[in-house]
Amino acid sequence: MSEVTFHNTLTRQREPIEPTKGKLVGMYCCGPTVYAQAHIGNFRTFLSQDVMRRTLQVAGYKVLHVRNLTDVDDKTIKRAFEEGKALREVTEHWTRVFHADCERFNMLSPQIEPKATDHIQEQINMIVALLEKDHAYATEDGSVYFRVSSFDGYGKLSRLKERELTTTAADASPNDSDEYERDSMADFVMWKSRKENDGDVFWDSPWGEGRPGWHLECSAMAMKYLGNNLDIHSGGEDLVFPHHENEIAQSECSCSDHTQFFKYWIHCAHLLVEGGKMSKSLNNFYSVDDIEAKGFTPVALRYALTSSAYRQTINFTMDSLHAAQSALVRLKKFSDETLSAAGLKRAALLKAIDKGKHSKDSWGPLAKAWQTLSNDLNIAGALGAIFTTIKETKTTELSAEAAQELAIAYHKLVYALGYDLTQVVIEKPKVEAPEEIKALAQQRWDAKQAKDWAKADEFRNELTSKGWKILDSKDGFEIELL
RNA sequence: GGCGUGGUAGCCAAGUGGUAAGGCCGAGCUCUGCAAAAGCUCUAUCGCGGGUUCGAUUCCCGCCCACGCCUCCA
Repeated sequence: MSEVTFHNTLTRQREPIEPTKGKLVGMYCCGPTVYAQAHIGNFRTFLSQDVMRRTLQVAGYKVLHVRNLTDVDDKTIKRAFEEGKALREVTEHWTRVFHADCERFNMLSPQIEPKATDHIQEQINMIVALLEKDHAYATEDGSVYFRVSSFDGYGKLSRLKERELTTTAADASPNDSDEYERDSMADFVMWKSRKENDGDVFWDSPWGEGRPGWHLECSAMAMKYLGNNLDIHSGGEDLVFPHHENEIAQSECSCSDHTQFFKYWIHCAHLLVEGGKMSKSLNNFYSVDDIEAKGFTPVALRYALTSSAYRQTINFTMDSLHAAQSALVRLKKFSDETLSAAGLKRAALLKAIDKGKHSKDSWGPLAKAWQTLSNDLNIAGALGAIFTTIKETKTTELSAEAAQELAIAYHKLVYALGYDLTQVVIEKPKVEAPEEIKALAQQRWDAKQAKDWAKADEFRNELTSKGWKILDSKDGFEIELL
């Protein structure tokens, strides 16, 4: 098993991953809120987590991946109300869309994908435990808050002591009933009492009807499914505070022994679009569909979203998609070359890698690429090393043994990076040319055979002006759309 | 105000105390009658000013610039 390191937000250091138990890594990712199609910014994070998981697998670990679905919150309720539909109907629709998008991106599915609404009882149980230990208090309207001052560790992730309250308190709206009953502005809500605009979205609880607060679901579900494997917890950088800070507070206080709630906290930076923040008003709020409509494949988008450091803000541009597309063609070609030199089939090889069959095989000339990738997921560096190897390797001159080693090592990297190379089109799709064009092309060919270059060029120009191009080969020609 | 990140070639982007990977684009060459494809080659002294050092883009200090979080947000 080779070493994999990640930057841990908790310690601000790059650390080798050492699972709590054996070689099973528990990995919890904060998933989507299913009220609309996820945008490319969401996917930048989910894709980074996918590469994280794949890299761990290639390194020889087993990964138990849990990613929740937030299917009750202000936004989902609002959406359901606007559409006059049941909450569940809305969230189930967007969940299906999310899954379809994930598949297009060639993302591995989490083994467990729990929904907030399926774990109301677990969340209530946590609140009960926290109330008993005086880490929480109920207010008169039937809401329950976490008492931040009761937890010394509060702020250890985000490095904020208690929140800077002087400014925020002044800004806080006194009319917001969620706010004014709190003992301290720093306290956060775990149970929200039922409000008028919640419609029929509420559950019974010891404090009356209401619904869980946002931070609680992740705590409850992570503890339920990964209680013994609290290794990696990951999400977007915006979640460091307050979401993850609050998760830690609730979770650690709810355990009798204050068990550490996850060892490794990994956060992905956001992305900019064409230099600016993504926003609906700027019309740069893209989904996978939008990018595909512009003629790019999901794998090109995947490449563009993951080819630089995950902890670094990236600027997503159409240029980066073009670059991705070209780079992928080279990766695909080399994949084809190594496979044919080794006499292996891509699908079968990737499947074997997925099952961990080649985890001990040697990296050969790609050792540097792997070492770079497994060092805090330096994808850009790994790609650099891969392209260098591609440039330096003549697959036709390899021995059968070396070809096999190379093909396996190369595809382990392809697997870790998660590129679905079958989506990469090397040859333009053939389009049947109309008779008129075919005739012109034939005339050009005849002129060429007669070595009447001037005439041949005339025909070529005419074809070009009509939007077609001719590709000559030794003993024939092909017609393609320009 | 508090916490944090970054400034490397036309664009994107790794990395290192000893004069800088890679990708895209562009240019040139080879090959083709031409073209396409392919292959080869070429393009930076690392924001600015100091300091430490035999030597810094890489360490330290100051400055400038850009950006993020502190409120729902991947």
